[in-house]
Amino acid sequence: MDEKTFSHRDEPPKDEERVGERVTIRDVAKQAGVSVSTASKALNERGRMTAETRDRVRQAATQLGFTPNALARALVSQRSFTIGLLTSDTYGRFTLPIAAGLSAAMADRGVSVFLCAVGDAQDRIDINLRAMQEKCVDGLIIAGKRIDRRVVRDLPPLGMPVIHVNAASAEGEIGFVPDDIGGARLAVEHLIRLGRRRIAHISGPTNFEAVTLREQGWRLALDDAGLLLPGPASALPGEWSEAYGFAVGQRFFDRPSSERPDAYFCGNDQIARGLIDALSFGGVCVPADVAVVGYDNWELFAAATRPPLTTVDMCLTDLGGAAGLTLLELIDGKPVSPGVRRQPCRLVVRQSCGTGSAGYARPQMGGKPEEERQPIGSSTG
Amino acid sequence: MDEKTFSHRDEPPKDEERVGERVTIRDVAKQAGVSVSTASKALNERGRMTAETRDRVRQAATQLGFTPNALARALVSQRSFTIGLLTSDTYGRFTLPIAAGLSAAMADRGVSVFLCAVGDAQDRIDINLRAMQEKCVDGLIIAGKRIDRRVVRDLPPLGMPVIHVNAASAEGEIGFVPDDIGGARLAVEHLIRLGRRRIAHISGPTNFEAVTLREQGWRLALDDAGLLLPGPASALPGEWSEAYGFAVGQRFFDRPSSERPDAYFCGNDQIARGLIDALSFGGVCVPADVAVVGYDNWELFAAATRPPLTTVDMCLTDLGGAAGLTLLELIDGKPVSPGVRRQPCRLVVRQSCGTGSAGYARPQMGGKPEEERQPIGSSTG
DNA sequence: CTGAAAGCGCTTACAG
DNA sequence: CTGAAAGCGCTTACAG
Repeated sequence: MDEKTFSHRDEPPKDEERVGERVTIRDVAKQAGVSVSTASKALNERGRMTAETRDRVRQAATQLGFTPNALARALVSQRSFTIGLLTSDTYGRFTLPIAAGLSAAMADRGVSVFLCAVGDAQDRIDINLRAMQEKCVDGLIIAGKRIDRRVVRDLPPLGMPVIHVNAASAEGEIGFVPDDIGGARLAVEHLIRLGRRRIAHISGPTNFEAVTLREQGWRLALDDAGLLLPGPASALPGEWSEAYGFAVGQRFFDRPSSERPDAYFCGNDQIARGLIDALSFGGVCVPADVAVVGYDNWELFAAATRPPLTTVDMCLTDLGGAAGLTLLELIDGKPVSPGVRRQPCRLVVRQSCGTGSAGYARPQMGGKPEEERQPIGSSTG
Repeated sequence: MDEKTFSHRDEPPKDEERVGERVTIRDVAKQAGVSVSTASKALNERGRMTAETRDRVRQAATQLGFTPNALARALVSQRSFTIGLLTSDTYGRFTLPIAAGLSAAMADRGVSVFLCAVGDAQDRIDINLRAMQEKCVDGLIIAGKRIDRRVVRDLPPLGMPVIHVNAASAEGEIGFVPDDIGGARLAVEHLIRLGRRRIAHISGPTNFEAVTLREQGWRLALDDAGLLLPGPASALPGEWSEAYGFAVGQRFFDRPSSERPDAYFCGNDQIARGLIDALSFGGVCVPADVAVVGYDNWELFAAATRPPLTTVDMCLTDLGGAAGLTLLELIDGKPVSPGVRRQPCRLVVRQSCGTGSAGYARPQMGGKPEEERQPIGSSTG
């Protein structure tokens, strides 16, 4: 089990150096011939000392394979370098990108993150909240599935900074959510740039704030371009499903040709897919006849659509990272103003809008770069 | 920020009880009028003492809102009640169910789990492995995307128990993976029970062990029923994509009617979906003419398929929970034999196989063939 | 039954 | 520049 180097191991092991036991700073100090406090300072770049001494300690540490005990350090420094991620999304559509971004940003700074998948059960929430307190996390990220719902209804005073991500936050709290208005604008402006003029919008249920915001973005972009059609009828809120997109696509043919949209901005990728299926089935060519933009950049849908879907990516990974960084500032006592931050989305251009004349293509257009092209959904292996 | 109760707060706060500071066991002891060691024992149900004393301590603890400091406890008990989850799957298809199951099972036992999303970058792996050691986790779960790939190629001696989940493990290690052979049998036996006789198999690339195993299960089930067709041609390995399923579905019509399968067992849900689309598009009715079973129970696909897909669920949540429990045993020093455990899958019956004669129907099964006879696009959801 | 002491592995003033 | 001492918040033998 142990494959420690055999060099420098001539003397019989003293009690502090018992084989299999973890090597502590005492071992390092002894090996380097200094006191424990000096060893500590040397290892932590603190205080002044001879370069020679510092080096000797460092050498001893690597030689012995010293790993500092973060628990002990946390106990004295009152800082555990851990944070908690409490998420209600056990399915993972939103949480995993957020968690991955958070985890990566934190790992670089020596901070580890506890995952608490609580779903919606209040007792799970309580248990995990308590665990986080016992474990002395420095702060907490609370992540949800909807920007208009709180994950924890009555958050008790935790005595630590908290940031809400992709979820609702109350007055005085700090929240990070995707900028839905901006994301929608990205999509619609892209369509306009490509020469589309009759741009319809299909989306999910209106009781989602995201639906309202994306519709606003759509409207604003159209208005800016002087393309806003009269009447509210052109926005079609419905369901988040493929079936709904399909149904709308079928209704496309009920309208006289002159009234048919030449583009659709969809509230999510599933709707876009259903829509494209219906249009294609009806003999309409996407993107030649009708352009389609989705929302979410859910690879699985976006890449499987024929043609591959141009769609808005909410950059949830960045969102997680940004939230984590701000949490760190809070932990460091830096002043951070409350309120919700709407983080920018980005448009991923594939082929469902054609190229038009804008020359908007990116190198990776029509697909993600190789590295990201994983065997998604490849059921295990 | 602090909303401590105001009762029992008459005396001016002593230095150990400064407002805003966390209350420690010393505070509890003082409040209860006992020593710290007695307080500790009372709170931990250890040693013998008057019920009266124990109660007094407990009361003081709740009154003061005492939360034990797990860091301090870990330092002395050499047990942190934390484990690490290192996962290469940043997309989340497999990790999140596993993580959720693990997290839930551990939370019930006071164990918290660190999430380390490392992707495939070796430096991320190293950083996170080191962080887990510094944080003194009691054990590590390493989760992957494929049962035939190691997540960490050369795992250094960590000095802590490790369990591999949904990933390859080496001789002498412990692994938890879904039972692919069993899962396949579940699917095929279901089809047989429903009266299907010519059951084809479509799956992903043959360099996936999962593909090989599922094919084995398919073959075994057929053989048991005396339905094994001669020649290896009836297994069609290809890609994990919808496009591949669609392509196979199209080839269905190239064969003479007498040679056409009356059922397909698909290696994943995406293939199944593509297949169903192609069959429906060609006028074949699913399940009346051809039954289809998928694999993964990826809700998004399984529920969106027309008709909703009967599919194999790998029970990844259970897998995560089971792995965690075994890790706990390892941590407790209990003997656990090495090797890989293949955990059972379960069949989720929806409507893509019809009811047949086996009386296997559930209330929502058995849609009218007419309703199900829909063009390709209707396979939205 | 209860408490004083030592110690988990570190860091941090404070002396020398 | 270096080290002895105290202490972070707890638990665990060991005395009383």
